[in-house]
Amino acid sequence: MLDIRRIRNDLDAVKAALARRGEDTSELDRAFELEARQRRLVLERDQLRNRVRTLSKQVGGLHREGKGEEAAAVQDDSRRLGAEEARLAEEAGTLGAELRDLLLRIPNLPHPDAPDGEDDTDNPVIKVVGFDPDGYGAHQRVPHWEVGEELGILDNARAVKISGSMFTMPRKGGATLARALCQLALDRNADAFEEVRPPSLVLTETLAATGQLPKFADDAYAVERDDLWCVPTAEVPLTSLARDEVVDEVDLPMRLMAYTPCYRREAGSAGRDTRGMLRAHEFDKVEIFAYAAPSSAPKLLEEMLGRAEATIVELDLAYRVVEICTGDLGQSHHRSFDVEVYAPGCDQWLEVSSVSWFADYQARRANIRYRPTAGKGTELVHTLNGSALAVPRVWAAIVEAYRQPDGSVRVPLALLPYFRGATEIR
RNA sequence: GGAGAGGUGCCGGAGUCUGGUUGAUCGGGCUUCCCUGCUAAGGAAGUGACGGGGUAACCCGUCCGUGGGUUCAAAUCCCACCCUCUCCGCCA
Repeated sequence: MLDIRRIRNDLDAVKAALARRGEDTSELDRAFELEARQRRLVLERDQLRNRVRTLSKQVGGLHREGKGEEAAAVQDDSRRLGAEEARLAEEAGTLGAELRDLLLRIPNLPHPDAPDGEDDTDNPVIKVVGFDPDGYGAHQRVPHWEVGEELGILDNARAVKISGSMFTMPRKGGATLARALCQLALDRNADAFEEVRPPSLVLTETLAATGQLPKFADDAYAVERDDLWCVPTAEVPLTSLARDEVVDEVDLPMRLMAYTPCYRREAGSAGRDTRGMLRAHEFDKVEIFAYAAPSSAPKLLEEMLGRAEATIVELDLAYRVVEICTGDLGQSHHRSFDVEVYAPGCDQWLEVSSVSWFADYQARRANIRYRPTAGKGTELVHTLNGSALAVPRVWAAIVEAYRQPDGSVRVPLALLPYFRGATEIR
C-alpha cells in the first residue's frame, strides 16, 4: 500500500506515477479527501479524550478527599464529553477503515525506469540467449503433451479424473523430472539463501500482506470452513515471515528460499493453455526472496534475476528476458523482469520466472521494519522476490528441446544427479 | 476435541482478588558518562512503537494476546475469540 503521507504531501506526483500504469487516479483524490477528514476527527477526538482523562483523575482525587458531591458534578461533565468522544471515535473509525480498504486496492507506483506501455505486448525484450530458430530438428518440434502421452510421463486424463480440469500428473521419468527441477533450484541457491519450508495454507491477513487480497480473492483457493487460503506462491508465506517485526539492519538483506506447491484458480483464463503443462491449478515452484534495506534493493533485484537466468543456462535452454512495462506490472510490483524459455515443440516463449522489487509497498501492508544502524527509529524494509524455477513450463521446454530422434528424452546434465543413474526418459 | 494453567515493555517477572497521575514496581540486558584500571567490580543517567499537532523545545492520543462491553475512569471487572504450556483423547 502507498504511503498516505506521500499522497497527502505530494498528490500530483503520486497521481502522475500511477497514471503511467493506465490506472484511474480518482481513487487517490478520494483517499486524500478521506484522510483529511479522518485526521480532523482524530484530532478532535484526542482533545476530548484528553479532557475526559483529566476529569476522571479529578474524580478520583475528590473521592479520596471525601468530596462526593463535587465528584458527582465532575462525573456528569465527563460523561457528557465521553458520549461526544465516543461518537467522534466511531466516525473516525469508520473513515479509517474505509481509507484502509481503499489504500489496499490502489496499486504500487512503478519505478521511474520501468518502461511505459499498455500491456504485455509492450514489454521490451532485454536480451535473447542461446536462441537459434533454425537450430531445432523435426524430433524437437513435437509439443510436450504429445511427448508426454507417448512416453507415459504425463497423465493429465487421470489428473482430471482425480481433481477436475486443469490439473496435471507427471509420472515415471516425468515425475522425477519435476522433482529434480525443484531440487536443482534449491541446490543452486543454497549458497546465499536460507531454505524454508513454509505452510502452504495461510490466514487472510497473510494473503492480504502480499497484495492478493482484497482485490484478487477470485484468483485464490479458499478453505472457507477454517478461514485459510491456499498459497498461490511461496512469496506469500515468506513475505509474512517477518510480519509485524522489526529487524536489525545488520541482518539485512535477509535472504530466504522455499519450495511450495502453488495453487491458482485461474479465474478468467479458463480454456486458455489447457493442454499439457502450460497452465494448471496446482504446480511446483521454488521461490527466492529477500528483505532488504532500500539502498541495496536494486543490486539484489539484479542478482536475483541473474540467478533465475543461471539455472536456465545450466539447463541449456534458449531464453529471453523481458522487462515488464508500466501497464503490465502486477498490483504490488515496483519493477519486474520475466524470464521466458523457448519451447520448440509448441513454438512458444514460456514465462518461467518473474523477478520483482516491491519497494516498501508490501512492507507497509505487512508492517515489516528495520532499525537502521545509524540514526534513530525504524524504517520500512523493501521486499523482493523471484521464481528460482517454476516447474511446469521448464518441464515442457525440456521435454521438447531434449527429445531425441528415437522419441526418448535425454536427461539434462545438470539433472543427472537426481535421476538414479538414468540418462534418458523413455 | 476435552480438562487445567497462562499470555504484561528487548528479556525475566510484579501489579489483576480490593478499578483511580501505572507506559506501567523490581531485576537483567543495552547506550552514555564517572571511578578504578584492564578485558572484573562499583556509581549515575538514559533506554519502545505508532498516529497527530508544532519552525522548534515540546505537547496530545493509542498500545499490558485480539475484539467487544461495563464505568466519570480498565493492565485491573464482564463476554467472545486467538495463541502458548501441561494432562487426556485422536493421529501421519
